[in-house]
Amino acid sequence: MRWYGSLRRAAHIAQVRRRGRRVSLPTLSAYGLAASGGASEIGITVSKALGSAVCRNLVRRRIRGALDELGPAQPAPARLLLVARPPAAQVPYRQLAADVAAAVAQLARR
RNA sequence: AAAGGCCGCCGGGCAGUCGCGCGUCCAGGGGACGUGAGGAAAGUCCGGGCUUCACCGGGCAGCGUGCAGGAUAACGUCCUGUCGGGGCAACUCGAAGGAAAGUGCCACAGAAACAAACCGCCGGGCAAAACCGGCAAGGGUGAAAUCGGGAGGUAAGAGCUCCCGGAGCGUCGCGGCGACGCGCGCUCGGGUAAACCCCACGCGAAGCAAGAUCGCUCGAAAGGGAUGGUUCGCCGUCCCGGACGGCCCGUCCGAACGAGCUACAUCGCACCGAGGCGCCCGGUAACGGUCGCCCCAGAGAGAUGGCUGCCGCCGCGCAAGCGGUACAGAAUCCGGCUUACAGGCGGCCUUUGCAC
RNA sequence: GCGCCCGUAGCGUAGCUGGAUAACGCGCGGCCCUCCGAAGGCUGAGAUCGGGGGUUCGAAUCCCUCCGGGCGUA
Repeated sequence: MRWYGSLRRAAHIAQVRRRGRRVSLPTLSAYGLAASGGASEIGITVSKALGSAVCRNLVRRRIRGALDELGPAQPAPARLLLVARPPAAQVPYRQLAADVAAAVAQLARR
């Protein structure tokens, strides 16, 4: 079982993007907002600027894989939005995973 | 053996670890089992299934197709042929109906671009010319100049005649279902229809965000005019109005629903189909048929995966090793077309060389 | 999904319908003018007409097919 759910509602995404704290790294931007309770919800955005559908799928799955590696030992539940930036398509997996971990950690520190 | 042609197929494998969607079963926050991208899922260039609207029929417009026969649910697709181009050949390519129905256009050059004669040639005239008549062989222009080459013929010439070749036409003959081929006869009349057009054939429109179901809200509930008859109940004719989602004719109607929300709901939609695989039969083939087996992705913005190791394949290198492993990601479903694609496999055929 | 549009000098456009000169403005280079610059005048360069194939004597234009970009709609 994953430690997070999927951030689906357009209204929630807009709220996180507008009011959430923001962290910028070379391969991705991240927005975070504390949630009242329950499990965390995370959304991943990969725009057309990253490349073809195959390429975008790979980036999205790698980000999800990196999140799985973080494990369930996460602090308070939150709503996160991870937006991949163009360099994410060129970089090896280890570097992308490091950025994902850093982004989540910085948002959690608050 | 080399070079080439055609057809079909694959397009990574194994293990570890962390995970996901759907289905079934067990089952109190989980677990077990099964299953889970492509040959192009792509581009959206065509054709259908399905759905709603229209539907009683005809015509026009519009769009598309364009050798013949066949295959198919259908097609602009496929197969087999015909004709024409390419190749020594296997084979391959072709929007391949009509220009003696009509209209338009053919720049510049050139006398002339479809109706004719500039330089010429010949005859008359004549000292020579002007001029009159005949001719279209030669020159020149051009992308293209009245079928090409040769001979006869003639004042000079001309399909005027003959031979070879080419093209078109025919109530013609033979072969073929047919396109067409061979023969005979006649004619020889520029090009362009991916210019308008003519001919033949096909097409109702929109699309799964189609549409259907449950619940709720709102709106509208239908006739009007003229005229004739009347037993004052009403009936007939004409006009206005409405429907026939391009227009017209013709037809029908004057009564019943229409719009929106819920809505990221449920169904459509994901087990049953123009379904897949295999054997056999018919057919040159596309394809069709009998029988057997199989059930085979699917949604709340979206699962089918991430990482590591080993192996395989390719390139570089003596080696250790290093680098690479294509094109590309389902969204209503099928049949095609087109485009992209590292590398590899199988079968048949052609030409040339060598050996026997 | 459906229905459309555009691609021409560095930039913005015309020419396309109906075939034969690729034109205009801004910008750029040089010269003149000025003490210098702006403005102005003269002059010059700069184009695979998005790529490929076809029709035609001839294609930016017509046809087919790819590529890139944009718009509308529910």
